[in-house]
Amino acid sequence: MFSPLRKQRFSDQIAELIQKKINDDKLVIGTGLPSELDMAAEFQVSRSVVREALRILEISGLVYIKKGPTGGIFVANGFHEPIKRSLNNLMNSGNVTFEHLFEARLLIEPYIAREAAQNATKADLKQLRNLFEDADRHLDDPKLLKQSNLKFHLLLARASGNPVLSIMLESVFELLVEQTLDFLDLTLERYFLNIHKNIFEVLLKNNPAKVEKLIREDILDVRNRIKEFNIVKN
Amino acid sequence: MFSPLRKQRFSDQIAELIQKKINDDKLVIGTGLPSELDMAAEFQVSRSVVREALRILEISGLVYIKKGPTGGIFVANGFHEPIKRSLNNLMNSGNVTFEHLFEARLLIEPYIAREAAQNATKADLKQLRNLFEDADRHLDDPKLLKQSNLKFHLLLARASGNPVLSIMLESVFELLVEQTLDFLDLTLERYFLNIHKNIFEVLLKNNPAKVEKLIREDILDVRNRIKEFNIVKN
DNA sequence: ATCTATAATAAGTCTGACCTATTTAACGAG
DNA sequence: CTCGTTAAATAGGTCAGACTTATTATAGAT
Repeated sequence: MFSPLRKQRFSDQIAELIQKKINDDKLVIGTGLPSELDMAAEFQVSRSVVREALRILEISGLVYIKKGPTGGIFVANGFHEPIKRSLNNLMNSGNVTFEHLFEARLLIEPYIAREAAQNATKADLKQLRNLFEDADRHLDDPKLLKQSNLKFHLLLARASGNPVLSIMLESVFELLVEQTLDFLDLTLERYFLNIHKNIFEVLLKNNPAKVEKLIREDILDVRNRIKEFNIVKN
Repeated sequence: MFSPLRKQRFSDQIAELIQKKINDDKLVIGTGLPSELDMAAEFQVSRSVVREALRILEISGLVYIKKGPTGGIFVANGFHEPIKRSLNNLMNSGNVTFEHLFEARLLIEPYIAREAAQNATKADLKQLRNLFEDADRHLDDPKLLKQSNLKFHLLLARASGNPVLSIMLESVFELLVEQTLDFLDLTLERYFLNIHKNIFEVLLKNNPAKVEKLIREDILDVRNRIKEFNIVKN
């Protein structure tokens, strides 16, 4: 019920201050922040404190760090990285299986696809169209096709209009991809591309229910293939 | 497609090593790890490097730190904390609203409740029973009743058998609670307690579909009350 | 004009000192 | 003998300053 209220370290407080600065000033991704030394001077703390704060912000996906001149601390937007890492930790600790991830995907993605079919903005549609045009230009490159097939799912998620569900799906999805051995098959990727194109057509025809159904079938299809070929890592 | 492959800091590597140690040795929560100084000596790096690694592990919910003698570094299990924090960051950055969180909850929790009705183990049922017995002993304490009403949802989630969905729901749920002003009303909490008891009865009668329906109604009920009284923070 | 040292920058690491919170144990008062 | 006070010990928290390393820009050489 009550919050912890323990005396915080300087590093925690400074991480919070930097984060607040990013939020309040609505700093855009890539914006440079003062260097470690400057921050230490501004906050009147030692450099080590600032560095510990930066480790916190970095692992939270809020900043990224570059060395050298033109280097420094920059605003990032890795909001979904911590979620992925946390799920990954759960897998490593043996509490989560492949099936758990697929079950989550099967719950969230069809719903999200339906929402996308209803809420997609012109910009979302354009991104999807560009994706397919790009893919058509590389029909012989299994790697690029695979990349585009993966991206289709992410773009669809973002088109849903709910960043919470979109981020959760992204985390689960990327983890599933990482946990699957990276095998390439041109025929297979073309097959998926066509399925995705078809889903896109149905989406354009304002048929959310059918989009939901098709996405569910697509996911089940992938799951069965993975099971069949046993291409799960470990 | 390809992973970053950049040369990692010592702190990153050491955070990974400690994490691997925790996983491989299946260290139980609360297990003590060597002190900062000992780790620095073992890894043959400076204390600052170890400390930065600890900030990473701490914010990831994998360890917690205590000062003084009997203090030190201990294994934690805050797998869902980073998710909550990440969603919280998204809210602070203005990209996520209260409605987004409720939408996620409305998608996940009814499904999870249905699964719980099908998969709950004896231990799960016992915990729920204990919860209600506890609540019955404090029917005049709105605070304790509220606490127990919140816990009901978390126990149900854990009974579903899918830690991925359970953790996601926990994060969303706790964030919703934190974002709602903490107002107490004895009559209201008793009302919810009875609803939860009823859901539990239906669950015991092996009626997953009805459990799903009742939970959905419960969530919608809460959402309407919150909207009505406008008790969202800010 | 292109390639190659070189200097400059900012993060990464190290050392050793000191500060502070917390717990245990010793001690003295009642 | 018990209780509360105090002191020592422990382990994390903070600091200052020096040095290392990766990266980029620039000046100089071919």
